[in-house]
Amino acid sequence: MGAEGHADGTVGKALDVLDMVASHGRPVRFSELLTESAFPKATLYRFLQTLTHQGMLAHDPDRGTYSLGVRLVRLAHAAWAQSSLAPIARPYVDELAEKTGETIHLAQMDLGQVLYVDKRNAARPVEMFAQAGKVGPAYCTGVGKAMLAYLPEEALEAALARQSFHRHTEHTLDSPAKLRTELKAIRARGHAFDREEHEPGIICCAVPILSRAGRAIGALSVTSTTARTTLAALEARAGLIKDIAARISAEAESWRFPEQG
Amino acid sequence: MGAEGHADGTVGKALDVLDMVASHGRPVRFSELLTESAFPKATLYRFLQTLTHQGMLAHDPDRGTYSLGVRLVRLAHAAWAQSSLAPIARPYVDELAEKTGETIHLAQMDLGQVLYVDKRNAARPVEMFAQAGKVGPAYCTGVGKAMLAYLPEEALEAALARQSFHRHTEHTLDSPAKLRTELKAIRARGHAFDREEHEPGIICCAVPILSRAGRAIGALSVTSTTARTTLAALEARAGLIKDIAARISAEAESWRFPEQG
DNA sequence: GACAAAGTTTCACATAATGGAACCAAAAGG
DNA sequence: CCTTTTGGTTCCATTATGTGAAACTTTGTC
Repeated sequence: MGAEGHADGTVGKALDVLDMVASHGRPVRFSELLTESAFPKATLYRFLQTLTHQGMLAHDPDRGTYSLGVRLVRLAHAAWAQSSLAPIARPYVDELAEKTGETIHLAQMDLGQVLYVDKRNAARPVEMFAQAGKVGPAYCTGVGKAMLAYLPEEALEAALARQSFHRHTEHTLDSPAKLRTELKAIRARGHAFDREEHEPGIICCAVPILSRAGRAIGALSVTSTTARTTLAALEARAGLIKDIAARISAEAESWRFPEQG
Repeated sequence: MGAEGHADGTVGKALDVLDMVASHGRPVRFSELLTESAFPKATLYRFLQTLTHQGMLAHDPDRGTYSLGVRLVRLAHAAWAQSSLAPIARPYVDELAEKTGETIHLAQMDLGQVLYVDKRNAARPVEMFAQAGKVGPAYCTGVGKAMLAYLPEEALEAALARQSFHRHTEHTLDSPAKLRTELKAIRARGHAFDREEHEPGIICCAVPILSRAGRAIGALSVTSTTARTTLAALEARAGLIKDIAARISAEAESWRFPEQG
C-alpha cells in the first residue's frame, strides 16, 4: 500500500503524477500509469489532462503516450540559472578540470542532501546538465562532508537527522558520532576526503566554497579511482582546489550581494 | 485584466505561482509575489506553503525568501534529458555551426511560444544554457513560423490565439490572416524566413524538425544580419539545414521509440 | 460481427480550496 | 516606552472544485 507517504492536497497529487511520468524515462501509456497508481481511472485521466494542458506534460496523440513537457524544460533553465553557483563557477570549474584532467563536481546543499549542479567528466570533455541535476547523500560523499563541516550547529543537527547512514561500503561512516569526528578533522585541515565511502574504488578530495560569513554555499571536488591514483596524490591537489574555491567564493559574493560595505 | 489568461484549476494556479518564482531569477519575498499576483494574501500563502512542502520551492527562513526547490531541479533534469531536443541534437548543431559560421538556434514550441533550447553564437564559439532557455514569440521568428506551419489545424488555432501580433518592425506580419498565408508558403517550400520581422537588421532561414508522423517537434535556424549577408545567400544554405534537421529527426525518433518495426 | 481492451465523458456527492478578517511579530517612528 | 506600520501567519464559514463509479465510445482482435 502506497509506500510513498504524505500526498496531501490536489496539487500534491498532481505532482505525484508528474513524478510518475518522469520516473519512467520514456513516453508512457495511460494504462501503464493507471496500473501503478492508486488513483481511479477518471481521476488519473483528469490530472494528465490538466498537466498536459499546462505544458508540464506532452501528449502524443498518435501513440497515445505522455512525456515530460517543455514547460519543465523552461523551468530547468530557470533552476539552473538560479542555483546561482553553477553559472558563476563555470569558468573556474573549467579551469580546474583542465589543470587536473580529472572528474570535477560542483555541488550545493539542499535539505541535508547534496545537489550536483555541475560536473566535468574526465573522459567526455564537455558534457553537462544531463549529468548535473542529480541528488545524492551528504554523509558519504566528499562534497557532502565538506559542506556539513561548515554548517552552523543548528542546521547540522537538522541535516544529520536526514541522513540515512546506510553502509554503502565497508568504509562508510555509519553513525552521527563517527561523522562528527570526521567533520572536526575536515575543519582542521580545510578539505574533505571520500575514502571509498560511497562506491568502492571511487575516491575524492573536496573543498567547501565559503561565503564571507563562513557559511558553506557549495563545494568543489576532484574525483578519481583507486586504480588510477591515490588519496595522497589527490591531496597534493588540495591547494589548487582551495584556490579555485576561493575565487568562486569571491565571485559569488560580489554577484549575490553587489551592495554592501 | 490579468493579461495572462486561462489559469484553470487549482493545479494551474499553483503552477503559475511556480512560474512566478522562477521568472524572478533570484530568491523572492512573499510580499513581492503578493503585489504582482492577483491572488489574495491567504491564497498565495497557501500555495507557497504547499509548493514548499512538496519540494518544488525552497523557503529560506532567515531571509524569508522563496526559490526553486530540489524536486523541481530533479524533474527539470529529467525533462531536459527526456524531452528536450538539445542533448540529442547537440553534435548536429555543432556541425551546422561549424559549416556555416553563423549563429544557430534550436527551438521547441511551448504553448504557442518559442523556447530556445540551444544556441551557438557566431562570435563567441561555445556559449550555452545561460543563453538557451529564453522564450520568444512564434509569429515573428523564423523557428516559430517553421513550427507553426506544421501544426495540425486545431493546435494552430490555439497557438494563433496566443500570439500578440505586436508590430515589432515594419516587416512584422501583424495579423492571423497574413501569417496563415505565409505559413502556406512555408509548407510549400519547406523552410521559413525571418525578414527582419522581429528585430531590424536580423534575418534568418529556419527549417522544422519533423517527426515521422509529420509533426513539428522543433526547429533549427541559421541567423545573420543584413549587414553581413542577404536572404538569398541564407536560402542557399536551406538544403544543408534541412539535411541536418532530417538527421536530428531520425536520431530523435530512434531515441524516443527504440522498439518499433 | 461479436468481444475485449483502452480511452473518454458524465454527474450526484463530498472534500478541499477560497479569501475576508483577525491575529501576531518585528521593525520604524514618535 | 508606547504607537504605528509593514510583513507574515492563522481562522473559519462559504462554496467552488475535485472526486470516482459507472456509462459510453473508440480501437483493436479473433
